[in-house]
Amino acid sequence: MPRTQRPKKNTAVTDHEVPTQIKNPELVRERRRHIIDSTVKLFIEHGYHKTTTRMIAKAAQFSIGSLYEYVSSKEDLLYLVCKTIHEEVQDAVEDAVSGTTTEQLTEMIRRYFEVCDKMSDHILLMYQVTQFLPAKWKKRVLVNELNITDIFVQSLARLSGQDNFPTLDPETRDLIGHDISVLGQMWAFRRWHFSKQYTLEQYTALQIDFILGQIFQKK
Amino acid sequence: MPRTQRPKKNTAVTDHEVPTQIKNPELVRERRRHIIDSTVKLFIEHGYHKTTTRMIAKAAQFSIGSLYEYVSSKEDLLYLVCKTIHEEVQDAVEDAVSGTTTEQLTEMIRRYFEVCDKMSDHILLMYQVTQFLPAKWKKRVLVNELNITDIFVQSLARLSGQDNFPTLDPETRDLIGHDISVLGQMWAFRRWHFSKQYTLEQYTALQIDFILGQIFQKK
DNA sequence: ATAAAATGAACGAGCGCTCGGTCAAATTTT
DNA sequence: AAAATTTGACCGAGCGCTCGTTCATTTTAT
Repeated sequence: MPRTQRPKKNTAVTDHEVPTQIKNPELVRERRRHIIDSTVKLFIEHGYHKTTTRMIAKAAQFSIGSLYEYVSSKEDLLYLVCKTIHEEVQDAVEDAVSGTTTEQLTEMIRRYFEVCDKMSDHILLMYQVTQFLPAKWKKRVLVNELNITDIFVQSLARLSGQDNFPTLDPETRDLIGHDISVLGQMWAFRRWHFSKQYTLEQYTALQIDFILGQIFQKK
Repeated sequence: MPRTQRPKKNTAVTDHEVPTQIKNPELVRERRRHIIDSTVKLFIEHGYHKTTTRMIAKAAQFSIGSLYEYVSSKEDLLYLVCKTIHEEVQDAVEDAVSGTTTEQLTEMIRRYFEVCDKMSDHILLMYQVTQFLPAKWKKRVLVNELNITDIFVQSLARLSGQDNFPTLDPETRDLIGHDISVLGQMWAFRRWHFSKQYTLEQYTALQIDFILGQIFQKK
């Protein structure tokens, strides 16, 4: 990174889970975002192991030395990448949660499937890469995964028993939540095969049918 | 491998995709099976990258040199591992395919889910590891994955329109096949969470309900 | 005696990461 | 306001080490 004016100090909250040598927290946030962006691209293209720290530094226009001022290991970086991806998915789905009608459930699923489509590479990456995280962070990533599923589960809980929506016991809500989660990811994994037969919209419509079938057969 | 009697020559068919220095094909088959067994265990425990060829040699009781007589690279070995796992899953499911009644479809699903449970670690491994295969073999592994799905699709095709079984168009059969496939694997991926709430049997029963719902709502 | 198979020391490319040092900007002193 | 000092982001050669692979040699089988 070319030497730039040092930005004014600022009280921006920095990710304290991952240590850094740099004092200015604003700078850390900004540069890390940049580093993570570059890293995601490289990880998707080459995988975690074939991506060297030098490649990352180069792509982000840093010297390796500087890179290690912002991040204390390659594993740290991996964790930041995973976290960022999850946040992205979560945000995209979460702001589609609002209503308590069946239409809004299907809208949410539609949104989620769209995200799975747009972020196919990222979802694949997550599956491939979680294993390389140190135990402590692996756990956290798995919890994040559950949180996303939980958005659906919560939504089902809110709908359950309302209007003409069947009453679902917690276990069933949980299962359906996971089914939604995984059927979305399935599109990411097998898009290369599905897209021969369906568009994303058709796929989504069919799976929504099935999920609603699952719900309403319980009546 | 400790020096042992060399088995008599034999016309056993050897995997010619993966080259070897050893002349005796019988010996190759036998030793490779042994190497693969050891390797699978190590890959599951440590992952592909943290498992060194030396560890593999040691576990299989070979010298590092001998290992390379039977296998020409670590990647080769990985391919053999993937292939073996797929064969195992396929065999287990395939011999449950015979009938043309709904009961036999559910029996097949039950069998498949059982395999997914028993082979959870293997299924996880496959997902993590496919990426490291050279392109040529990656493709072959993906095709194998489709073949397993296809067992279900074929079975649905046979049932379609029979007795009180609804007529399903090819696209729907394909989709349901994939759903079965993936919902089984989901148990492998999220067993650590599900098993708090369900036994495998309960999980299976619920998902079979779901899948049959999917089928019969089409009537 | 000859071929086949087994051996393991040696190789060297490549990796993550460190650390002594540089220099522009900010701060303090005069 | 000019000079002196301090700060901290930035740099990159190089260290220490790992790991997949090779091959000259030895051992075993025919």
